[in-house]
Amino acid sequence: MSLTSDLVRGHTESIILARLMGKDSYGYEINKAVAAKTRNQYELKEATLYSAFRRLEAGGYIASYWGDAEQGARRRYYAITPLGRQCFAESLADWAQAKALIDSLLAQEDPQDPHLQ
Amino acid sequence: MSLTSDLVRGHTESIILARLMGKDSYGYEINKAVAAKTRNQYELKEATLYSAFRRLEAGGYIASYWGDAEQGARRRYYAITPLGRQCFAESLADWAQAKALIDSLLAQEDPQDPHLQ
DNA sequence: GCGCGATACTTCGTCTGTCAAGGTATCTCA
DNA sequence: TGAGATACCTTGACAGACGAAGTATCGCGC
Repeated sequence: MSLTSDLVRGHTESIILARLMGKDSYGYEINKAVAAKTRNQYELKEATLYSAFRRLEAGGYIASYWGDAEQGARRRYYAITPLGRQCFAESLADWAQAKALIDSLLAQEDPQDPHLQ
Repeated sequence: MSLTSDLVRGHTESIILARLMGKDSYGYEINKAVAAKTRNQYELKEATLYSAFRRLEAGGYIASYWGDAEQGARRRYYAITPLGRQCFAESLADWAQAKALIDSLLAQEDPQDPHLQ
């Protein structure tokens, strides 16, 4: 919806891992949760979501299993692995660092002495 | 150098515009300024920089002219245009929004009532 | 009983930004 | 003479995002 898609690029995997920290979930639900959490300011596109799932599973960060839905559309649930939890923690740290970097790079303070040390 | 490159992806143009808000500059200088400002935690790659310049100029956000260096390597200076200033202002707003979105999406607060309003 | 919308997953092909690698040219200093 | 800094540019490949299209089931209204 918003123009923000470009800026959220690269965070897809972390966002998914964040959703899986609390409980196992599945694509459609994560998709809706993200939209709801951002009040429809942002939404994952399906193709983006599912390709991220594939990457995360290939890397051992999440594991999948079919829900036992004998009625309704079948759901593929994902669970975060210990490796995934570790990766998520690192992602949070990376994000904090990136945030600070970008903030400082977008600041247009005067060119004089930045007197950093 | 750092792992942050993925996360800064998409901000290249804004970073360049920020550098040009204060004064005209040229590729090599912007590159060094970015590295210095982040204490070498992040640096623009040359190819990335110059392709961003091309895009920004094509879009009318910056204008270029050759420095009058009769000695030394010639420099192509870039100046931000009014359109570029406007675009930069919007970028700052977008970044603030994206930052808030990502922060909220990476938070793994309990699933109960988010009691947003 | 039929169509429609919601749920739910998947694949294909394209686009865009990044970047490794390589190239050109000038100046300074040893 | 040549190494290193300054300064710019191009090519080709890659990875992530995503539009579009397809499959399948369920519940509801008519």
